[in-house]
Amino acid sequence: MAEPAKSSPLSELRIALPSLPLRLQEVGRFVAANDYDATTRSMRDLAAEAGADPAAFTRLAKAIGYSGWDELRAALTEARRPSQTAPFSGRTRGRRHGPNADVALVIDKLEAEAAGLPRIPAQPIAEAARALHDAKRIWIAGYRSCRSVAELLNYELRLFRPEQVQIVGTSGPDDLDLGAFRPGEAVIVIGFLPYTHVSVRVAQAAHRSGATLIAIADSLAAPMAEGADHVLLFEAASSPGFFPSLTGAIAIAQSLAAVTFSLGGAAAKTRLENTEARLAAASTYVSEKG
Amino acid sequence: MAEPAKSSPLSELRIALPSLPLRLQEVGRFVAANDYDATTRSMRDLAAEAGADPAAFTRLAKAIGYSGWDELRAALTEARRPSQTAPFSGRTRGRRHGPNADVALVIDKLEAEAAGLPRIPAQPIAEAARALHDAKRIWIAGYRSCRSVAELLNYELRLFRPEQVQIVGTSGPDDLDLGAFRPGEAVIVIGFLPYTHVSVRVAQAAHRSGATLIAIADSLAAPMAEGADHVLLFEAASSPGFFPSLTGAIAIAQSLAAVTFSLGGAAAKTRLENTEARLAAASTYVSEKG
DNA sequence: TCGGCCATGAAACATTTGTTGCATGAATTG
DNA sequence: CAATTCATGCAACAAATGTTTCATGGCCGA
Repeated sequence: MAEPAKSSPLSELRIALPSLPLRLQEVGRFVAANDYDATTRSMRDLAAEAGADPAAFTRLAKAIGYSGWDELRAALTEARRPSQTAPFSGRTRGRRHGPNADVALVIDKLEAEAAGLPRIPAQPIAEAARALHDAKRIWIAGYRSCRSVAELLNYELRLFRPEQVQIVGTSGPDDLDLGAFRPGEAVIVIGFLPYTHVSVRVAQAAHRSGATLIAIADSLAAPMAEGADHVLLFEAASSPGFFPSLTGAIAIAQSLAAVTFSLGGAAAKTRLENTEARLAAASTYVSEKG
Repeated sequence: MAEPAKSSPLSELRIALPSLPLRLQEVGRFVAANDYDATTRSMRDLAAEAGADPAAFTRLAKAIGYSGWDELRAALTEARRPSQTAPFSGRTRGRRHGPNADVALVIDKLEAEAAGLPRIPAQPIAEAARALHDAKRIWIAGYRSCRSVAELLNYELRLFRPEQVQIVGTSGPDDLDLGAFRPGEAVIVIGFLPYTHVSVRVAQAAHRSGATLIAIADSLAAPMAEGADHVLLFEAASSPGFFPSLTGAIAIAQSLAAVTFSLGGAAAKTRLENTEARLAAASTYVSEKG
């Protein structure tokens, strides 16, 4: 087996975990989940809380290559030390080559996208949410990379409005749905440059049908924004790299869902709880265990 | 003696400092300057580094109102504990009414998510990208809300590696794919609390098969992170609202794709251009015009 | 200068720490 | 089915921990 990145003791732990005895896995998971306590409290203390034998901690440390718990703890402590001001200030290194160039690219990208988020206008989102709240039915359209945004929106909205939300084109050819738009319904179209033909057609159909059109786009001049009742803008090109950024669109989608849920009040809450209960009953999720 | 603002043990220390004996002031300043070491290392250890007597630490603690060094240390430890629940201001704002409440919710959410992005560790992303670059084949798995992240990643990677990238379970039952993982391939699993059973099963299958496992998750303790060669962390709960935030996961996915593309060099560039040319020829996109 | 006070360091204290040897019982192998 | 390995909890161990006591030495007021 190749030697993977040995960046932190926690990653060593994680890697070795599956091949460990049952009990050691248990305490290993506990350590991973409570690494702050692991650095500050005593082994016996942790053992009591984890419901395990103190010796298990020593054995765990040895099993992943340390001389004992003390050494593991020391490693965890160093990994957590705050003075690190960012373990590697990739930015100051400039555009050098080697592995640092990649790291610098990532840092630049993340910072640029973070800077873009607060620039998103909030008011239109709140207004669009109200429109969604009032809509009898909600259609969502997004193609190519925007499909992921569309599906996230679809997923979150369906958690509390299961029967009224639907992605365009999932139950037949797109054109079938385009004819189904009605006044009183809402159609969300997501897109940015270059714009796909389909998304523009959806937007036009929505506008003609008299449905409320909500466009999530990178520009007011985007073709799907024409005639839209609400336009939610984000910056797709704001970050370095080779693909336009979808982070802003995702943030908008999530805010939109959150506010719409909030407007739904107790009824939405009840429906969300029902959905979650159903998922839990189908044992979709791994049961929580500390 | 009047009881001063007991906001944090460090401020108590600072306030009491001037009225302390000379030596205790010295020790007190040392503790204030090295509070991280104070919580993690032993009293004698600190004394040696500070060039002071171990007893001075006990006396300092008692001088500022604690029963002993142990209690002071416990207070420092708690003060330093990473915020277990997101420190978002929105919660305290309660349910304000009027249209402004919704706008405030959106603003809070966007700001919180923006704050979370720079906290994403960049190094692991760069390392994971290299693993993707070396992989003969790339599988991607994400369920429920994480499906959108999986599909975005799938889409972007396929722009320049069309034949080697594939979402788990799209061409038949999941189990068929689980048996197809091979060493030299990479499997990306995306998930956060609550974790779906399927995603965990995919991760385990990947690990067992000897393929490189890359987990995009909200915690090192996430079940799909066990045995993973690379874990890319984001904060799912960092923002107010009712659903966990996917913004971080999307940002990671995009950075991952960007760096992988960058590693691909000229070959990747050529393939991307081919793909774009093909899409343009099929007139997928609306032609640019002023 | 003397006498009391207190800060200070060194050493002894009881406790708690991480560790290890051992016995038990389950799982695996021949 | 027997032999063996191995995981696991318990208990005893030595080392290290935080605390306390005590002797020392400097400081200030009488």
